[in-house]
Amino acid sequence: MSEKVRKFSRKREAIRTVLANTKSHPTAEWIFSTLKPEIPDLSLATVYRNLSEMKENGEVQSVAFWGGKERFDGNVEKHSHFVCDKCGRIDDFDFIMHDKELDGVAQSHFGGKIDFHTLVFHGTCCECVNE
Amino acid sequence: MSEKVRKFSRKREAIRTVLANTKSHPTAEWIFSTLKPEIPDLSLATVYRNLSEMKENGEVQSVAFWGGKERFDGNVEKHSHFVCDKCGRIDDFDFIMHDKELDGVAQSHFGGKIDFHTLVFHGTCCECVNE
DNA sequence: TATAATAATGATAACAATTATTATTATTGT
DNA sequence: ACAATAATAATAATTGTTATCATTATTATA
Repeated sequence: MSEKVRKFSRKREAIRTVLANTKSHPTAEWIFSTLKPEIPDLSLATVYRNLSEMKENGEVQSVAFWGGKERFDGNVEKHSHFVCDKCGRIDDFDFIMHDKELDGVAQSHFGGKIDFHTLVFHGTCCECVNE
Repeated sequence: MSEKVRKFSRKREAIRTVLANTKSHPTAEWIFSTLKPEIPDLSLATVYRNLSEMKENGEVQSVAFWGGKERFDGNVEKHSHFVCDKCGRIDDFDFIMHDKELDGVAQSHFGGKIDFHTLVFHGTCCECVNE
């Protein structure tokens, strides 16, 4: 299997530029509508396609998103989680920590109001690691 | 407008029971297929409907999920974020913190392998707070 | 216990975000 | 210029979720 050789594309460059010039953590749709006036023949699919390639390449990351499915928890206490990126399982991850403190610390650095936080560790679970 | 009076429902109870007896942070679909053999006339819509009510009631929470749209970041460095739950904006949130340490601490409590974490604060941003 | 008010439901249509398909166009090495 | 193939537009398909609506179940009260 030969490596896929990457070719230049003006549209990919434009997407890169938008990402480099915004701090708004945009959606694919937002990037699309930002570029559309300037590049009228741009397709939304191109934006999605490029973003997902760029993510694989490590040029882009996405913010606390791991695949669009909502996962529920009968335990209403705020607590941290661990996601196994191999098998997809999600476990509670409650080694005792500054979990309560954290919001206080954050609040002291911030003009708005902090309500809570989510903390999710990613990696390989015990079972997947032995394989 | 009078308060909506909640009535008993066997199916809602069943969903509660499943949630109480699992630590797997299930999806709506998983809850549905778990209950389906036992309650053959259960509908997937009922599961979704009840879960979202229970979430409003604070009986259930969902794990690090805030609405299904992927948000991209051209900055590939791992860093924390703040989400305004009023206006939806997402900002970087990088007051200096044990961000690097954190994975190390987590690793020391864990048999698997920690790769990284996501830390997302929720609340009301400066602008929305003044209204 | 019958009844009336209305909450809960199943089935399914609608929807929104994303991914796959395919014929065409653009880039690049020769 | 040409051949190989990467990138694309347009759009169909897929997936997860929510809305609709006619029917059924629960509950308060007569």
